[in-house]
This record gives sequence, structure tokens and C-alpha cells, in this order.
Amino acid sequence: MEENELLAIRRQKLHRLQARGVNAFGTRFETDGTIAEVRQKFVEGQKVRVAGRITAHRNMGKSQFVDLSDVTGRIQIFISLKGLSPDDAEMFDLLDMGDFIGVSGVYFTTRTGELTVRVESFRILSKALRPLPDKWHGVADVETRYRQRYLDLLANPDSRAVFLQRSRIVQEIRQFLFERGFIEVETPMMQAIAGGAAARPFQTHHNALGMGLYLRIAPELYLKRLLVGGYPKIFELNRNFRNEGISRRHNPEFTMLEAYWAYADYEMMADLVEELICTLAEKVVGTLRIEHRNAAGELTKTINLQRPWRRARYHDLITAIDPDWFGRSKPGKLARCVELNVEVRPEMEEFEITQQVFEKLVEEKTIDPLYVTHLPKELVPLAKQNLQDPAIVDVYELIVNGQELSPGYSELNDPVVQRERLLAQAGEEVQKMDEDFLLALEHGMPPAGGIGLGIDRLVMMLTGAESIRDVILFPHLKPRTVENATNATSGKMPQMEDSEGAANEKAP
RNA sequence: GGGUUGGUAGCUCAACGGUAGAGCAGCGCCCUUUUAAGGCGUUGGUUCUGGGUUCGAGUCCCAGCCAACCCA
Repeated sequence: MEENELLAIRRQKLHRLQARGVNAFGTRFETDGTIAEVRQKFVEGQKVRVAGRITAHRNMGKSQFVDLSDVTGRIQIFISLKGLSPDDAEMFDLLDMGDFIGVSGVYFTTRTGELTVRVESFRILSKALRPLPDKWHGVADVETRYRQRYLDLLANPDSRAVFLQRSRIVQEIRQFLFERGFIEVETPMMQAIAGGAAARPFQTHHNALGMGLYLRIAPELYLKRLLVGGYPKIFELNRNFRNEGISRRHNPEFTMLEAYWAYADYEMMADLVEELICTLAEKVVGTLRIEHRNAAGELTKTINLQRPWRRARYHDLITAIDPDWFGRSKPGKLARCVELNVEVRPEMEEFEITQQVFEKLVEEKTIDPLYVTHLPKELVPLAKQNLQDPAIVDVYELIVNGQELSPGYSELNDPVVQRERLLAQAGEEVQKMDEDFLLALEHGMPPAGGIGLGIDRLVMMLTGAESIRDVILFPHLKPRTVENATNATSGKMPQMEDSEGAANEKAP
């Protein structure tokens, strides 16, 4: 295979290093901290050790200026070739942009006032055999940004910032819930029956048990078993999988928070979520007015999270669009949809038609937080029916940024009603009934409030990302290589033989 | 699944159907305080893949792959 000249040159340098007895992929190097920390500790003339990746090189002849970077920042190091041993000077020639090096030297300030480390000795810690993206333009190609996220993170500070924020958001969510007495639990991701939501699941297979399994579409039915088991405040923050289309707002695997609180109801849960999201905005973004900007830096929208958040009944939001809506026959509703420019199909149930109107004319247009309450029960089979009006359920649906962000329920804990509603939902597919869950309910589940919170969409809202792919480190894309594509289209999985002691298993 | 747009050097981008170029990176030389350092020189291409039209295709046509956006 012919190799690109740029790669060949770097490999040559690697061989020259190895010929000198240098380990180009070294190990431990003691530093005085991250680059940001080393910058903070600056004391003119004091010794310092720092490591990082070479991200810039300004060659002044005998004087060499090199930038070292890590995710915390950048620091300039100064190398006087005259001051190095001939051996080290030769070594310096074998360095490239992208290499990791560790240096020891002393702090000083250059004529232009920049904090710098004057290098006394250095060591190569890892050789980069491929060139890094353009230092000025970064990686612009979105496909490269998703497929080779490491390049995106190296080259694009904005992208780096988003994932740091995501990490902080997740951390603050846990903190918030721990402070209120919730405990974190983990329930099965592989389930014999994929319940807790209406979605197509991914299928997999357990060889030893000889049984099919689904990747979970929601943890809900297991978390409720834990309410039966007596934990009053629990949450799970992890991945769900749905075998459905991929879009700007959907990734096949996505992160969801679910939390349950015994003896609470949906309104208490709404208060909790409202407080949670405001806490996150203040701690992570620093404001309750979230500004979204386009690539050119122009303000595209502002989301105002100031409390209290608006709450409105589903029914009232629909009649605000069409006062006569609920008085119309089904053909009347269909006709009205044409006028309203909402796409519907005649075979839809009436509540589905209404839901279409809701999605197009309320949800998509709602930027500031809105709690929609008193939803029709057909939309939410796992929630408690309202005492006064059994056609509606005691739930909220939080809409922000034109998307559903969080549902919250007064959880249905009547096993008889629950069975009826699951049966109605399952229809012909009675095998979809989770009898173990119903058995648990029959032992008594306390009344409880429950929520879901889509973490990816939450991060989108808080960071101003327009696509879910911009807040997921490795979003799903089709394979690009010929071999992978062949496997994918033939439906064959690579390396999926039934072998005990497979290479990636650590235990015997 | 349908429509639209795109895929050119390591990166960012040009190129009327007529010799594939630039900046950065790389390589060589000069330069002892630079800041996207500078100066001089220079290498580098399966133009996504496969067909077709044409004297001639990065460019036009067809099919496919991948992606983005819109729609379902």
C-alpha cells in the first residue's frame, strides 16, 4: 500500500527516534498540573514541568517558540537551540505538530509580555503519525467532525466547550438529586419485554440462555418495581435505545433521566424539574436567558427560563387555535387541518389528529418553557386518570425550545386499571404485556410522581446546539468503509461468533 | 422512504466542457523574543465509486456510496 508523503515523513522521524534509542510512545511524566494550572502558578524564574500537544511552532532560527496545548489551555515554550545539547537539538528536529512532549524549564516573560517556559530539557511522550487539522480553520466538514470527533475536539474550541458543559450538566443533575435524598439505581438495559414507552426496540440475543432480548426503550417499569420495593426517591440516568429514524432531534441511543418520588404527584414533579433546570442554567450557563446563535454568531433565539414557568391545559391550548375544535366531527377536524396547514391522514384516531395540531401549532412554536397539563389519557397509558375527568390524565408535558423535553406523571398504581390500559395498548400483541410488572404492582406501589428528562435535548437547549449530533460525542452514522458497508447491508455482524473467552472478555 | 444540496492536496477552499490551482501544513535554506511570525525556494492529486456522452469530463448524463438540510 502506498503511503502519503506526509505520513511517510513522520514515520521516518519515528524510525530515527527509535534508532536513537528513544521511546517515542513514552510513559509517565510528572508535571506541575494541567496547562491552565501551570499558567496560574507562574513565578518568574521558578522551575516548572509541563506536558501537552504541540499545536503551533514559530521558528526564529536559533530561537524556537512552540505552543503546547491541552483541553485546559495553551502555553508557550521557548527553546534556544544554542542552549540545548547537540543531541537534544537533533531530537528537536524530529518533533512535529501534534506530538505530545513533556518539558522542564523555568518560567519567564517574553519581550511582548507572554508567559513562557524556557526549556532546559524535553522528552517526547507520543509521536503523532498523522498531521492534525488546519490550526486556523479547524475541521469544517461535519462528517469528519462526527466520525473523527477527536479531531473536532482538538480543532474546535466551541465543540470542546459543549462537551465540557454536558459533563457539568450531568454532574449537577446528580448533585441536585442527591441533595434532595434521591438515590441512583441501575436497571436492566436488556429486557425480555421492551416496555415503559411506545417505540420499536432493538433486538439482540442471549446465546447461553437461548433467548431473544430487547435493548430497553425506557427503564420505567423496573424503576416502579423499586417503588414497590420501598425506595421512596430513586433515579436512573442512562441510555435508552429506540429503533427508529435518525434526525436532527433523534439518535438511536439517547440519554434519559428518570426519577420517581413516592407520595408526590405530577405537580410536585413539575416544580422539581423547574428548579432543576433553572439550577443547571445558572450553574452551567450562568444565566436564565439562554441565547442561541447561528454559525455567523447572530442571535437566533432567546429562551427565557425565568420562573414561574407557564402552565396551561392541553384543551385550552387547542381551543386557543380553534375555539370550535372539540365540537367538530372527525371529518370536520380533518377539514380544519387542511386550513391550518397541518398534515394528517384520514385513518388517524381523533385524538391523534388533535395531537398533530398540538405538535405543529403549539409544540414547535413554543420556545420559553411551557407545562402542558391535563392531556388526554390515550396519549399516556402509564399515568393516573384525573379524578374529576377520567378522559384526561394527571401529567405534564414540558415543552421548551420547540421540543418535548420532559414528561411528568402522577404514576398509575392501580394494578387493575394498569392491566386494562396495557391490554388496550398492546392490542393483538398480548405477549407485550409485562406480567412481572403487573405482579409487582399487585403487591402495592405507593402513589408517586415520576419524570423523564431527555438529557440530549436538555443539553441542546442549554448550549444552543441545533442538532442532537452536536451534543452526542459519537452520533450514529452509516459506516464509510467498503468492508463495513458490506457487513451492514448484508445484515451480518462483524466478529459475532458464539465463543466463550472472546477477546474482549476479561473474566475467564 | 421522498426531495434539495454537497463530496477536489493532510486541513480550509478555487477552477467557462480545454494543461487541476491557492492559503495553511509539509520539505529545504535564512533569521536569538515570535504570536495565524517573516523571507526565498519546493514537494504533494484514484477530483467519493462505477458506467456513459464527447476529439476532450472535476465540470454534462445515469447508477451507487456517504453526509447535511427539508419532508414523511
